[in-house]
Amino acid sequence: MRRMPTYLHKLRLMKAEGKQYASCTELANYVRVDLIVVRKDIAMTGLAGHRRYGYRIDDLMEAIKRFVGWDQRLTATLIGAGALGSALLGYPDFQSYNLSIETVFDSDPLKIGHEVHGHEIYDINTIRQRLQLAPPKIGILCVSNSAAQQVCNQLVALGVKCLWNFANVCLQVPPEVIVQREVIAGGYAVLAAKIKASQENGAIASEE
Amino acid sequence: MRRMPTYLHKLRLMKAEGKQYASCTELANYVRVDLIVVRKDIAMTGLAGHRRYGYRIDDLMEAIKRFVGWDQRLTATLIGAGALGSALLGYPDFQSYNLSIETVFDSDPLKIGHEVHGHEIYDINTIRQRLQLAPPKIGILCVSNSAAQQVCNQLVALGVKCLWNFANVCLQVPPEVIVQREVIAGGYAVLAAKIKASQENGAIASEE
DNA sequence: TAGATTGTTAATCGATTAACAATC
DNA sequence: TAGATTGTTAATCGATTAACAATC
Repeated sequence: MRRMPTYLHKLRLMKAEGKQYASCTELANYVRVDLIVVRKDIAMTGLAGHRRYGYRIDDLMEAIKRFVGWDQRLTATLIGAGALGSALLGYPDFQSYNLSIETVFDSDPLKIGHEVHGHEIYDINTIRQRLQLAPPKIGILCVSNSAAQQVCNQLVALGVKCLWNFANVCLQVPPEVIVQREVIAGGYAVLAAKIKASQENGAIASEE
Repeated sequence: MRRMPTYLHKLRLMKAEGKQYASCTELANYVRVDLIVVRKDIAMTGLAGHRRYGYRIDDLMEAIKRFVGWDQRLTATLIGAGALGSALLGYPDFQSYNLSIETVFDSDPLKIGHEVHGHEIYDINTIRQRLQLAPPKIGILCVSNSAAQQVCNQLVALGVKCLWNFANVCLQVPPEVIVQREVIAGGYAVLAAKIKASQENGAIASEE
């Protein structure tokens, strides 16, 4: 599942080069993964390819988007316009993933009223008034660890059912709420473990 | 592996509360994962617990750090002091993970010479001169997609053998170089797929 | 003894890998 | 025909889950 966006990314590059067809081999070489993995991943989307030519790039992009759930538009609010929040607001690909960040909130008076990447930053205290009539599908939390649970509670009270949490805490939520937690340190743990393994085994093939 | 940092995080919280022992049950409740998963994960570290009391928090933290490879200090240089790079520089936990970001480079004249979270930003053109005698273990790439491969080549030429790549490209590197790629969109793909699945299951449930 | 906990072994499941068939 | 590619089936492996034993 986590490989899908990378295929999509490569397919966009290939399309920009004017290509019409993509083969598993090309994708595999780029992603640095075994040929067979790509074939299996594509098979999961249910798309049929053309032997000898590969897959039509447009069809494959559509199929991947459908499989991942990016064919439906999702609305979001982003809480916390610090460095990480700003980085997300500047991320150019969300649009093509059909994610629309419609509002941005922060508690810092120095930030409120200013714009970041075209998004005006609202006062967190106005969140209820602004969102209660039409709560967004997703809440993106880029706040401090200490504020995360409280902000989470506010969002859940407003009817937000999906959270994308970048704070380093495990949010306690009702069972029907979906939480996707991003752990920066998780990637570093994987890297450190790879380094340790390579020291012990000498050179080994890189693995996830 | 990716769960380990979260356990560590909870253990730190518990230690701050003055506790000495932690049980799998407590960790499982916090991480929202099955009891048995935690037990297996801890078993991987090789630490023996105390029946009825659980694990000594200090011992468990040590064991996890050793298992993940965070018992050895790793040096790093960070390239690209944009929003994402700044967010990483402000991340307070790297110190406790034994990751030491020693230098920061950027190409933007407006940033060079300034400080971010106590790190002076150097001109990317001086990287060779500054790092060639003692290259860091890890290069952290927070640059644009278009610059990533070129910066990567520079780092590899300097002898950097491990890369933590936040740019949305697959770096082409010699086989002995370890790359850990972070894909922001990957987390969003997982979230979107969860949402899609819940809608389908919800529809099935409501038909009954 | 009862209860809470870790420890261990076996079963299950899903993802990965391998081998080969089909086809343009 | 030869070669490149997708498609399919089986084997393998590792992670997860389940069940129960041991022990304080």
